[in-house]
Amino acid sequence: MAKKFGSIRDVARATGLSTATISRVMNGARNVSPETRDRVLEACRRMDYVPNPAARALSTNKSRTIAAIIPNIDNSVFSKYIAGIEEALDKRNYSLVLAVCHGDPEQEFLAARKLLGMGAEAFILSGAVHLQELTQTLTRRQVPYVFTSIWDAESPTPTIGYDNFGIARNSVRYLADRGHRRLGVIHGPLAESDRTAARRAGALSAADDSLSLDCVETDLSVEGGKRAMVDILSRDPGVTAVLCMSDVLALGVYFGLFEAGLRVPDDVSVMGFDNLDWAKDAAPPLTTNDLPAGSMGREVANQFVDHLEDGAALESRLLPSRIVERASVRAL
Amino acid sequence: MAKKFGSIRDVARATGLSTATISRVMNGARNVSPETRDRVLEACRRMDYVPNPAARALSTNKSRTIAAIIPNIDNSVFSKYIAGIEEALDKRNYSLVLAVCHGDPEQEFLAARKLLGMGAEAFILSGAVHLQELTQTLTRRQVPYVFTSIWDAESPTPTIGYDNFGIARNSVRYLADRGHRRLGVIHGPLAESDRTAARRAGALSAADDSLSLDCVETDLSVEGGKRAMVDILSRDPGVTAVLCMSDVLALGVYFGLFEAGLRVPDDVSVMGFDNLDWAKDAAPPLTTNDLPAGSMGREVANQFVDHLEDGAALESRLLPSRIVERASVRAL
DNA sequence: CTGTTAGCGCATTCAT
DNA sequence: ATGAATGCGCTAACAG
Repeated sequence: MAKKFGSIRDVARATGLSTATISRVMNGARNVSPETRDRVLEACRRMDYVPNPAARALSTNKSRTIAAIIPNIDNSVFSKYIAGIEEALDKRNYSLVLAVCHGDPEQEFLAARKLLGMGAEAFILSGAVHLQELTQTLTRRQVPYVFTSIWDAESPTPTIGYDNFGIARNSVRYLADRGHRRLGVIHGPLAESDRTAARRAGALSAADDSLSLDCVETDLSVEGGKRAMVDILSRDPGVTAVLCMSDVLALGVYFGLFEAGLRVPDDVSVMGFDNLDWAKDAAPPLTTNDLPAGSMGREVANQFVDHLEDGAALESRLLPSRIVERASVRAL
Repeated sequence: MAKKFGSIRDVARATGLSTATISRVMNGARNVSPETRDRVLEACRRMDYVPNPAARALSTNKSRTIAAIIPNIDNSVFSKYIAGIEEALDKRNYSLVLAVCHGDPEQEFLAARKLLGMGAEAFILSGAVHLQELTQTLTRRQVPYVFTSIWDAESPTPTIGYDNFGIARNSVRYLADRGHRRLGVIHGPLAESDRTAARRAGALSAADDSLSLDCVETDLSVEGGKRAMVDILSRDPGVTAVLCMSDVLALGVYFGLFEAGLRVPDDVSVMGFDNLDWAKDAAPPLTTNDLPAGSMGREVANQFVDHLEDGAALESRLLPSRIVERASVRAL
C-alpha cells in the first residue's frame, strides 16, 4: 500500500462539493453549472489531481486500452503500422499495449493472456492463423478481435488489410507485361506468416508456360534478401527480374546485385512490397507496391473505438494498394 | 457497466473457500495448504478465472506498468531498444506502455500526462532535455524516471546510455588516423535531440588546423542523408570521408554517392552510428559504431523493476560501444 | 444542477 | 491454515 495522493474526495472536500459532482466534471458531463465546473477544474489543477485509472476501470469495467500483437517490430513495415494505431488511439484517448510474437502462435497466445490480464478491451491480431485456444478465450470473454494485414471477404472474423494474393499476382503480371520471363521471387518464412503464403501463392498463380518463377524462402531481413539473391543467381544467372515480398528483402537484393557486379535495372529489375520511406530514395528508386500501413493502423483503431463506445459493428475492409512505378524495373 | 465475469467471489463459492484464500493462492502466498492450493488452481482453470487487473491495482496501488517515451519508432535504432525493454519487462511480468513524442518536449509532456493517467509507475525518457513541468510532475508524484541514450556522470537524474560526445570524437579520430583530412559530418535535427548535439560537439572537438569538418544537419532519414551528401559534395567535391550520426543517414549517403557515380570507399569513406542489422550486409559493409540498444533497454527495464520491487537504487550506467571495422572506410 | 448511496474485484488486517 | 470484515477511488443510479 503506497502513499495515497489526492483522491476525488479531497477535491470534493476542498471545493465543498460532492464526489459525484467532481466525477461529473472529470468526465465532461454537461449537467454541471459552468461556475462549479470552473471551480472544480481550478481545484484539480491546484491540487494536481488526476483520476486514478484503476479505480475508474474497476468502476466502469473499461480500461480504454487496446492490445496489438505483431510478428515483429525490429524491421519493416510494422513500425509504420504501429505508429498509425498509436496516433489514432491517442486522439480518442485510448492507449495501446503491444506485444511481439515473432510469428509464433504459441507466443502469441501467451502474450494475449498477459494483455488480457492487463485489461485490454480489444485485440488487433495479424493474419488469420492463430491458436484455437486464443480465439476461444477471446470469444468466451467477449473481447472483440480483428485480423489485420489481410483481407478475406469470407472470414467470419473481420479482416482489415490488403489482398496479398492479388497484389502479388498483379506484380508478377506487371513484370511479365514488361517482357520478363525468368523471375526470381523472394519471400520470408512461410511458417511464420499466412500473408507471406498468400503472396507466394498469388505470384505462382500468375505463372504459365512462358513464365518461370524461382521462389526462394529466406529470413525477413536485408541479409536474407541478399543471400536469396545470390542463390537465385547461382541457379539462373539469366534471371531478368526479382519480386521481393518486402522492401527489406529488396534492399538486400540491391546489395547482393551490387556485389555481384550487376546493375539495377540494366541487368536485373527489382520490385518490392511495402513502399517503405527510403524506397523512393534508393539508387535506383525502387518500384514497389504501396501498402498503406499507417492507414490500416488508423482504420483498425477507429473501428475498435467506435465499436467499444457506440457498439458500431466491426467490418472487414480492403485497403487500396497500388504499384509505385520507379526506376528499378525496366521493360525488356 | 458491462457483464461481469468470474470474480474471486465465484471461485470462492465454487471451492467452498473464502476470497481471502483464493487471493492468497493467486498471489503465491506460502501459508496455504497444498491441497486447497491445488483445489483452487484447478477451479481457476476450469472457470477460466483471471484476476481483474484494475481491482488488483486499486487495492495494491501498483499497476506493474512502466512507461517509455521515445522520439521515434519509424526508423532506426529505437525499435531494437524497445524490443529490449519489452523483453526484459515481460520476463518480470511487467508491461510497457509506449508513447512517441517526435523529439518535441511539449508532446512529450502531454504523452507523459496520459501515461501517468494510465497508471505508469516509472518513466523511461530519452535524453536530458525535457519540459521542467514534466520532471516536476514526476517528482511531485514520486514517480521515478531515468534519462536514456545518454550518459552523464554528473546528472542527478540517473542516466543509462552511451557517451555520445566521446564516441563521435573517437570516430573522427579514427578517420583522421587513416589519413582523412576533409570530412563531412551528417546528423539529424539538433533541436530534437541533445544526443545529436552531443555527437556533433564531440566530432567538432576532434577538429584541428589540419582537419576540416563540414557539418550538415538534415532530416533523420535515408532521404535526409542522401540530400546532405549531395550538399557536401557540391561544397567540397574533394571530401574523402563522411561520418553519419546514424546508420539510416549512412544508407542515404550510400545512395547519394552511388548516384553521383562515386564509390565507397574508393572515392569516399563512410562511417555510421548504431550498427543496425543491415550494416554488415551493405555493399560495402558499413564501418560503424556499435551501440547496444537492446542491452540498454534490458538494463533500464531491470533497474526499474528492481527499484519498484525491492527499493534498489537507480544508478547511472555507461554502456560499452565500439567501432565495428568493415569495408566502408579505407586508409588514404 | 447537485448530493447520497452502493458497489466494482481484490488484498489485507485481524481473528480464529 | 483459513475466514470475516474493511477499504482502495471512482462511477452510476436514484433522489431531490
